[in-house]
Amino acid sequence: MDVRDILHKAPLFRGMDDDEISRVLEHLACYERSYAKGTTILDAGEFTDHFGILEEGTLTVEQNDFWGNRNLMAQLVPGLIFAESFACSFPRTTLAVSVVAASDVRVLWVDGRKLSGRGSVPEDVWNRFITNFMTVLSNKNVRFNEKVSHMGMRTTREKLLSYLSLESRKQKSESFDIPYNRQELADYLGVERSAMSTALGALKRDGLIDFDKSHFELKERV
Amino acid sequence: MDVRDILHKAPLFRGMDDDEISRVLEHLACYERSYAKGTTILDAGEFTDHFGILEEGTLTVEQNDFWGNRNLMAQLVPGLIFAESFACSFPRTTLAVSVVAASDVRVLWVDGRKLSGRGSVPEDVWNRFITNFMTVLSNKNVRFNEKVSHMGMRTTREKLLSYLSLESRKQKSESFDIPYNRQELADYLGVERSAMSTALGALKRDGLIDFDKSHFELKERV
DNA sequence: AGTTGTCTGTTGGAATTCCAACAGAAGCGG
DNA sequence: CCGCTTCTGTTGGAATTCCAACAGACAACT
Repeated sequence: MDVRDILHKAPLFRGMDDDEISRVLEHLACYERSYAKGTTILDAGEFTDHFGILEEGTLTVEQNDFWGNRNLMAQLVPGLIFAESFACSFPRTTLAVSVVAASDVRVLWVDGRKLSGRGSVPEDVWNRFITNFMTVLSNKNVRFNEKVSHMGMRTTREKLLSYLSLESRKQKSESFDIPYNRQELADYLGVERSAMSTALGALKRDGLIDFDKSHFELKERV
Repeated sequence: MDVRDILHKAPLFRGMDDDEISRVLEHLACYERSYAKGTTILDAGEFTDHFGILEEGTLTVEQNDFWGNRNLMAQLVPGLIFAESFACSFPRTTLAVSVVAASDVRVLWVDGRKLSGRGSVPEDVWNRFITNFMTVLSNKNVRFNEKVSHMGMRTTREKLLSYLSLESRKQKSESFDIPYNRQELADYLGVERSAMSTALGALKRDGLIDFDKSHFELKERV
């Protein structure tokens, strides 16, 4: 897919045409870089002034502790941005997460310090862009709220129900696909994969849900 | 304390003088309201177009599930803002958290939709304000990262070590006070208070930490 | 068809957490 | 000083989770 199309559909450039996007990108001093699958693009503990826009491929944002446990924070598809919170925080904080290429990827890097002034970008265009940027940050916060909400549940069963019912509400259907495989879902919820598998089986046996692979259905209580 | 002093020191108005702050507030169409201790100021599930600036008192941001488990998201002191992520998200999301007055409080409410244009506010002043706003959003994201990081640890013991070592690093000292009592810390980490108490005792017995009330010390391994 | 790797579900014992209840300490107001 | 409340640590049994290991299903590749 063309870069233009990607950016045009990206939340960061919502409501902006190609010309306006170019004006903004020009001001932000961007450069592109490609990475091979498996590369750690940003590593926890580093500082970064730049944030990235994913143009092609898939990225995962994750925390890995000393013992190899992974905490999956997000999965990114083209058009989404990453590391912007760390690039814009004050006082500057080191990255708490690592960003890993889940496939071959191409990233557009943006200097976060350029966000504080519009340079020669027309004011209405810049306003639009900055508003979008704030929306992106806000949405990310909302998603964190959700994750924390699930993780805060006491048992694996409750965590699953919390996640599945929200996902159902979001997709406006009791029948839906989730974007994770089992291991990823377990990492996202902060539980053991095998224990989660057991809990899923129990939920199915109890008639609360049904599922096959990544497709789930919430069942009416009768 | 005077409102001016509060706002002047608030992260949202960093680097701005009283006159500039007034110009911005005027544009944002704000109004003040007071609430008695214990009041639920915003309730999970509602929509909100406005976000709040805490002028006086203390607020807690929390999630409460059906069974009465509390998930403590944040504690606010004067000058900090809340609900801004929900007011700025798109598509608009219902509040995932409740905001509760931990003491008698006074809140300045701001219309989030006014953030998308500067009106008659001078451009440099507005730039400053918007940049500050983005910084606040970013910092909040970073804090979420931290919380998720702790909650993602497998055992209560690891959650405590994760939290305490970060707190120590932040305060740049192995001897420091934490802003929570036991119940609050347990809610923040998403564990049982009594189990946490036991884990704290074990950590002390093992010589890894020492503590008294809310004062903690991390001990050198010898 | 065979091989390999990935994904998912199952199992059993060890380890941990939850839960409810209780007790001591500290602070506060009368 | 007493009564009351809040905070913290302790305890024990029930419930849950972790962990490691294994087996079946499936897809991709040779």
